[in-house]
Amino acid sequence: MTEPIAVKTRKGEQTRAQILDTALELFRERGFEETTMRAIAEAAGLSVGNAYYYFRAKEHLVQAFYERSHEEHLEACREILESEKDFAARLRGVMRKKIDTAMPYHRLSGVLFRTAADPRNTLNPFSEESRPLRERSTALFAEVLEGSNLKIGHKALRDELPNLLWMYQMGIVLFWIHDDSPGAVRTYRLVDRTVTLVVRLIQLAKMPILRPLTRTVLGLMEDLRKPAEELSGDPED
Amino acid sequence: MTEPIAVKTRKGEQTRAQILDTALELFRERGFEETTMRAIAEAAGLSVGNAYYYFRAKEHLVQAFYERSHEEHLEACREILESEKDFAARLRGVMRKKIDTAMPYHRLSGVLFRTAADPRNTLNPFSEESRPLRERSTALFAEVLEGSNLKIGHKALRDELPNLLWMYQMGIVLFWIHDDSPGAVRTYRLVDRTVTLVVRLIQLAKMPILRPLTRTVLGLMEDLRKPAEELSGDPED
DNA sequence: GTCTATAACCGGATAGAC
DNA sequence: GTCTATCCGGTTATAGAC
Repeated sequence: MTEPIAVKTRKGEQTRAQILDTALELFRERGFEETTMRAIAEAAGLSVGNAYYYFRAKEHLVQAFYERSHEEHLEACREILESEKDFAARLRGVMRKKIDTAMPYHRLSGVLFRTAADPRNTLNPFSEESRPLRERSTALFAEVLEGSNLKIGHKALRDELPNLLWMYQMGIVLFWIHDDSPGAVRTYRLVDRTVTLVVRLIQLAKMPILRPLTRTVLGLMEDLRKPAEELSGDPED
Repeated sequence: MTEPIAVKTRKGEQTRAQILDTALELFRERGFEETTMRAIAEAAGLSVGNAYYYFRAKEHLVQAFYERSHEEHLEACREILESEKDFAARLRGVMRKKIDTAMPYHRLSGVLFRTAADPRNTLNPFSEESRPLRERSTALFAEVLEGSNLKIGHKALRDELPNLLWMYQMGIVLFWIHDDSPGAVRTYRLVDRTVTLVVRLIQLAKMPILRPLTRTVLGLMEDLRKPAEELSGDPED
């Protein structure tokens, strides 16, 4: 937040940040739909056309917020990732921090997920355009794994696990968005319960009875990531 | 389609159907975003204001389509539900029919899911407004179970299973929406693979090692259905 | 070439007359 | 039930300013 990844401090970088700050403030106060681009522009002290020079569309403001939010999450996780070695504790800590940092934007976060299911929306989290952020988010889970005491023999599973954990996080966030309980206690409770389960599932994945399930899940993940053109013909597996 | 559930053939029922038919045709030809309400009204031979008299918003046309689509699905399932007794075969048949009947509306279906994650949108599939349709859809899965040879000792699981299967269907449809493979072969393949898994999972659910998982999943489903006010204080389980 | 502003467009939605 | 006229807000065209 204080230092963007690429510090292109051309003149306009400040203007850009100014617009984003103003927008987020208004979004948080009034909600996304209720905040007009005209209002954002006015509050930021510039014209609508100018706002559109920096953000191609209103929803791109949400995308930018999402990136910033990820940086905040990273920062909040640093301490636990440096000190804690137990996998379950690391995962639990990272997931709780996700909710902690996103909490001020509970309502706004719903907007993000609205686009998640639309395959033709370039802001959907599985799209090419979202790839950079998605990969950075996934890298966080790779770090949760790598710095932990957890050892996984199954190579395919080990490689896929960061992606699976990212999807797990998406599921939790989706639950949280629908969660109206005070302080989101239900979500925190869910995190605690499911982290234990995830750990147990990883350990169970190597058992013979669950091998077909493991195989299918891994194959499914591969399918999801593969562009349509690369569809292999094998109907088995 | 030929006979709606409640045949309120008041004067306007035909107009309503006329609008819906026209809209679906245009949606299929050009897509949802590309079809304007003005175009729908003109093609249906009436005014925009009149169209809004029957459908509160453009998205409600999609909701109406979804209801119709469910009726079609029911109809397509009748035969298999009457003849087949094996649970896996029933489930597989019902799932495949879902894709079969929805296929002409592949692009349009994406719009539906766009609202799925927005808790404040009354069209989201978990909302009160969607309850009637959701319950009818869930009832179909109850029928898949009841008419089958599958016996489940675990009462809580048995009661919850129709809801779980409905969510399973949602997952498959979400996959299908993103599936660009020719003829959606990938989705059909996924259905075949996962139906087997679902059956296996149901059988595994009673095993001691998986009991905590079963409990958590059932608890989660209960939580999801419960309104926020009814949140019980017990942090355990 | 980077930025900013104004005016207009377009389409979803509503008000209110008939 | 149906229409016309209008609103409203996201978005764009375009013309200039630095």
